Amino acid sequence: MNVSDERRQTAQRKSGRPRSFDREAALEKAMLLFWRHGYETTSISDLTRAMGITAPSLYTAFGDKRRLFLEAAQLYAGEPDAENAAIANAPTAYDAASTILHGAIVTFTGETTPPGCLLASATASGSADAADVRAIVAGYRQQLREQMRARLERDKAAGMLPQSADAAALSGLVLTVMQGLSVLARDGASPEDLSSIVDTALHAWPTAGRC
Amino acid sequence: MNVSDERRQTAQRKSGRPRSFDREAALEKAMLLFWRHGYETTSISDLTRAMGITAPSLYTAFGDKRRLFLEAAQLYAGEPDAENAAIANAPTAYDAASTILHGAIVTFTGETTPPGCLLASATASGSADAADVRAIVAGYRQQLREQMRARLERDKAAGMLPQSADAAALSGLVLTVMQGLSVLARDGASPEDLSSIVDTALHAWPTAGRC
DNA sequence: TTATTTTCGTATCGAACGCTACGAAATAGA
DNA sequence: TCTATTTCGTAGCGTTCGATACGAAAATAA
Repeated sequence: MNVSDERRQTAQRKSGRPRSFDREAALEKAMLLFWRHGYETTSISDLTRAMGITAPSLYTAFGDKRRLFLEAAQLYAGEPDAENAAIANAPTAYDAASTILHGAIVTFTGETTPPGCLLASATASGSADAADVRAIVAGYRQQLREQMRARLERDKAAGMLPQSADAAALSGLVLTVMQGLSVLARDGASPEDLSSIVDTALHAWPTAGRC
Repeated sequence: MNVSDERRQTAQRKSGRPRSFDREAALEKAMLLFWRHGYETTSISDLTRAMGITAPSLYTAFGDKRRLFLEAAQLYAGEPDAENAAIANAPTAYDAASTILHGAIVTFTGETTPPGCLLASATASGSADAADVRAIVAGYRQQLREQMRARLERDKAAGMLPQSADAAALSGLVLTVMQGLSVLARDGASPEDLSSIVDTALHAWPTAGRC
């Protein structure tokens, strides 16, 4: 919906004074600020300062703070089809989980981006009137877990995993570890530390008859 | 230090108008509010309303918002010695990890308390001037991990774990899963769901020669 | 050119923020 | 009783919050 909103905004423009700033660049600045400081603890004046625009420009271009955050979250999460394809196209569910978790470490400890996960940090706390934002963010997580669960069921049906494998628990474990990694990353853990944790966690993966 | 502060406050009192509210009960109300809404997103007026006292009473009894939160966090975390003893006195490090994680599920999904972990939720986001509060909360986590790591080293030395076991990674996994459980609990996951995730995670535990 | 449309910067709006000055009220000690 | 001490409730401090009203500026369309 945000995408179509922007399309409409950039395609429908036929007259009027042109925008004097790069909308995408400003959105990325906003995303980085939300990533570092969270949703409610990032103020409009913080945003306008970082984005290099005034408050009225922000409201004209992005609606309000809530819609700006949702658009920033979408920019952070990327095209959902991309992640889904990565899970679906991996050789095994194990490879998908390993790729996702090690990729998360890279994202969470990147030197040019804030530590941790935007989706985990931005809405962990929040007042009552931000509950809908929290719910939308939780939906991103739910979507990842469901994709992983479906992939696990597929592997079970294909005999690549024992029938005793618990797809719901394993997909939950991947999500749990990923969110936990965000906390440790924000606490300052090194990528090497986090990588050894992920490798250990993946030992919980069932194998098709090793033991 | 908070404890000694309170001792001094309650023991040194020799004259003056007596306090008209229960300090411990008010602190517990504050803790529950920080637990649910986080540190910065809980306002003084939220606190005074829930605690049933006025702002000047709050400041007289607890100092300021930061010190009130730190005291609430200490009430939440409990006596650190208790957790340390639980880890040290468990039959094995595995039992300690299992007890901690399943106990965390009970805490994170209790029906009379907010979902998730106060320490995970309260400071996941935050502005720059709350960095010291975040650092103190991170210290709670670091302490748990270090206790777990020490216990794992002890078990390795006693031959209860293979020498190949990575104590740092395993202790990190316990902490990672625990923090991840908090996120899923806040998203509304059931204790049964979380329990199956923990049981799966514990499959990553090394054994003294099963394979 | 003239009219229309959109964004621009300036200057705020009312509300909520963390926090406190101040005098009345309630206790203990002299 | 009188004084010292502490907490009480009222009222409000200065600041920041998210969000806008308004007229000038800059583009297109007629």
